[in-house]
Amino acid sequence: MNQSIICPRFEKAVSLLSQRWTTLLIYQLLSGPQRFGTIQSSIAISGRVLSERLKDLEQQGVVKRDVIPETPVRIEYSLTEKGFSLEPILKEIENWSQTWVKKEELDD
Amino acid sequence: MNQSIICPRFEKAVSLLSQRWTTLLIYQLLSGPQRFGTIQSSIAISGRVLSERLKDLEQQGVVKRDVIPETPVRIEYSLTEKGFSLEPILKEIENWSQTWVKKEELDD
DNA sequence: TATAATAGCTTACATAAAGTAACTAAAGGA
DNA sequence: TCCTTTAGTTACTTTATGTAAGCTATTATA
Repeated sequence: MNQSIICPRFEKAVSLLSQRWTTLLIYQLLSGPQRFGTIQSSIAISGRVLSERLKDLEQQGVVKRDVIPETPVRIEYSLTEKGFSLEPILKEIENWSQTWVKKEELDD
Repeated sequence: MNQSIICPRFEKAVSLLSQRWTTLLIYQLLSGPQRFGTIQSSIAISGRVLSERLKDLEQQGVVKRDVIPETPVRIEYSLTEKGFSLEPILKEIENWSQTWVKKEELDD
């Protein structure tokens, strides 16, 4: 059978971006550092999964976690260079959506 | 709380692309029309989900299903114009992966 | 004619991922 | 001391996906 092997780097990138919420989460952080609660209220993700994703993305070097010793303590999540470098992909998706997603499909 | 509403078209596009297997499936079809079995053996998707995805993508106008009355009958899946228009997004992902995905992360 | 083979699914059941809601820990303030 | 807020975590439920067997149609083979 036609076993044209798919590039493993590409596959890895796809598996990153096709985890539920990951793309929206990164999109959200493109507008600047944000706290756990802010992210949670801007996309419909549950706390359980947000916490999981942030840890995961931190480990992959896409997101950075900063503890700011204010009072009360503040935790800020932001994109690393690797994280910001995803912007062109998101822009392409945005672009595509403007042309191809019709009003009628927006009832989810 | 910071409720900067995310564009619904963008959200829709993201939800399409972050369904498991969808991006790889489209990538695979970029190289031309293919049969059920061929797709199944080129990506690691199960028959159950492949069938589900194809129906879904067909309904969203991304994929076209053609019955070719040969002997035995042959069923070919291909991208529509809407499907092909996703190519720039996939190219960006491919690009990104070449720069940012390191050898060490490839052990999945 | 009966049996088998192949493609393209579908079905029933098992496992993994995500959602929900209640709870905890730490720190400050009333 | 008790209450509030933020940033989670935990236990449990629901949904998505994987696995493997089965089904239907068509042609090939014995």
